[in-house]
Amino acid sequence: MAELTERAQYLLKALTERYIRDGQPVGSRVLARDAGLNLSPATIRNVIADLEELGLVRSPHTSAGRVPTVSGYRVFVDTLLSVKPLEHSVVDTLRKEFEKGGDTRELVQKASSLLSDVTRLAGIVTLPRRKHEALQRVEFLPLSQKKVLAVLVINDREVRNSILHTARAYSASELQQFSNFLNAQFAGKELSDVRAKLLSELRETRETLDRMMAEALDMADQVLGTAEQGSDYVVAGQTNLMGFTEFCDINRLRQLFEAFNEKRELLGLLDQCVENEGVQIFIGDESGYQTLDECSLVTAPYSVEGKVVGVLGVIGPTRMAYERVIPIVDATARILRAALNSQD
Amino acid sequence: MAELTERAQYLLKALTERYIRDGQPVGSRVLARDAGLNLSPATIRNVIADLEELGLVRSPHTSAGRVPTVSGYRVFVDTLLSVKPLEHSVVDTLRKEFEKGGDTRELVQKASSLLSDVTRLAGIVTLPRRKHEALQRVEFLPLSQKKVLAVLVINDREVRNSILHTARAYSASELQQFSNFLNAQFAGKELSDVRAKLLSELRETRETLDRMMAEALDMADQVLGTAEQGSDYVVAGQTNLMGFTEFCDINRLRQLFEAFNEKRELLGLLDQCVENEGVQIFIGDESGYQTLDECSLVTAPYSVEGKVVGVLGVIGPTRMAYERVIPIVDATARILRAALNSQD
DNA sequence: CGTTAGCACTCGGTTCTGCAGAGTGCTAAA
DNA sequence: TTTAGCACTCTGCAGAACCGAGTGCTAACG
Repeated sequence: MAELTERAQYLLKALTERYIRDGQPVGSRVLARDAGLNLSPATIRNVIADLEELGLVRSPHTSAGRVPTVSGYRVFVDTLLSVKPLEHSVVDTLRKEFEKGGDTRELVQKASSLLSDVTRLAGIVTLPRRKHEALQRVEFLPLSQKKVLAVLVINDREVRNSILHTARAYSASELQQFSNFLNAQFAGKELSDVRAKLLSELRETRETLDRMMAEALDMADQVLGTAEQGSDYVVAGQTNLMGFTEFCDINRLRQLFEAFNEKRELLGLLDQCVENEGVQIFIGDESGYQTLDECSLVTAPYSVEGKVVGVLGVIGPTRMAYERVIPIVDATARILRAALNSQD
Repeated sequence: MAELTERAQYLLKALTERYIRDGQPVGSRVLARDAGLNLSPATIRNVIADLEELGLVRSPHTSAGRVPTVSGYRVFVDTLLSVKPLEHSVVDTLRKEFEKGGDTRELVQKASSLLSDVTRLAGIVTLPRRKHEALQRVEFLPLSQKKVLAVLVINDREVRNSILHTARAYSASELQQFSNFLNAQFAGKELSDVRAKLLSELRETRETLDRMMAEALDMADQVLGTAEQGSDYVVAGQTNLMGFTEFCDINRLRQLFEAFNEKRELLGLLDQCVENEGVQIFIGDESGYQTLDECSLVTAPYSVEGKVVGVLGVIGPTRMAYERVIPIVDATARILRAALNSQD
């Protein structure tokens, strides 16, 4: 691949930019006029023929212009792209929106819809998920007869609550004792460790017949059962995709939308991006998923307390304005990180 | 309208059913064969001409069959429809799903996706909202430096929590005192009343310079600010709508999907259904909203503790199998109500 | 040797035509 | 009141003709 002449590179770039701009196959004549090289269409044709041989462009049918292939886009993105600096106005809009604050879920939702608004594509943001979840404390509150509200505080900032249906009614002071006992035992420990320890304690305690402790442990076990949360993401602006001619086939569009709902496939893909730092791009079938055939995915991971906890990005047609989308995704990741970290 | 002959009614019914079945304009010949009346196509044409004069059917173009108009559907639904009894298997599926339980939001989500799965249309369910929200209790837990977790229990079953950023750090026992104080004052009162009372107390207390009480009230005020929740709904199975030929125009489809996201319009419409008890149907432009032009909406309210708190329903093309959808919506409303009420 | 002009060729898209099929409205007869 | 018959209208499809855009190749040019 490296043996592309400078001229060939330049023309590939011009062709791709042109195609991204107006979605029509690009012919030698427009390219001759457009590119500013003082060359005749015939000369251009020769160069383009080389590019075609290398598999970087192809023509949709015998006598149409050329269109970049996936490898063509790859080369374009990796070596030819001149990333646009972000307009200040955009950064400001993003910042301002995030300054209003909100809880984690709200922030993620906001990030997603901002991404989609600014890029006019579909935004996607995974909920933050940490490998290490330290239980900070548990609290039980009586709700009504045989119903107890359990509140779990995790990692200082996350709160999960669940309602337990108990075998008998408990008084407020009983529940207070439970909380105290459990907090003394488990506060600060890893959630997964807590679970394991719980089981062994439970067995042991049952033997000593300390009914109250056993009940407390039982309750804690129930809570943890509901607290383990799977990974998930938030999509916004799906409808933006409906404007693109490449999705005029309603069935393809339907498949795509169903993939958004399914979540499994996309989660797998997004998980791959956690590893990598910085903006990462999947073009067309590079993702390996049939459904994303004509799509590209531009992602960036975001972190809390120095550790990557999630990924955000944008999904659109392969023919998207990468030089604009890339810095936006990058900036949003940074701003979301800032917003999540300043939640103290 | 009432002066429709029995024959005319019968033919309108047959025509509508046929059209619902296969989406093609229905001609006099098929109708003659299909309806089982021993009449020639010519006779049928005469009757159909009357129906057209009354505005109950129309032909999309000069020499096509006929299609029901909105008024035609109305008459069909109101007076001609023979509602299918629900298959037991469907009811069982619904019941089983709901038996697994979950919190309010999960149940609503489940109802929505069940509706869409069973009807193969889009399901929509509003989150329950009560006019009267009684504060059962407040609890404050220290989270970290200057961060306090507030937990509000409302109406025995609903829990909302929010994180407060405070001016100084509070100890657990201080917060406990706050809770006790506030619970003693306000438990069992209406949320809106609490807010009003809070303000007057705040003023009064500042005068007596009881700093602690003032701080407690201040905190409560912050919590209530975030606790008022607007009405909202959950949609599922939007992609089901993409199969229908009436939505082949991608722009119309887009408008529809955007209306789902906007929420404002649809909420207005759904609110109207709260008043009415039992299944209610909006056909085509009866809703008054341009976006729902080719759509019908079948809804039923659901209640908790004897009071209507939300609406659920199904959105699809006007050409939907009403006789199947209506009992499904009805049953789902009953089952959701049962599930929500048994949450004790 | 790189570049260019010229030319034949290919293919998609549009427009026009003709034709078959479906359905109607009207009239006159049973 | 019902029916048969007939002329008429409109859609959808297939085929033909045509235009325009673009290519590949070859031969000439500097």
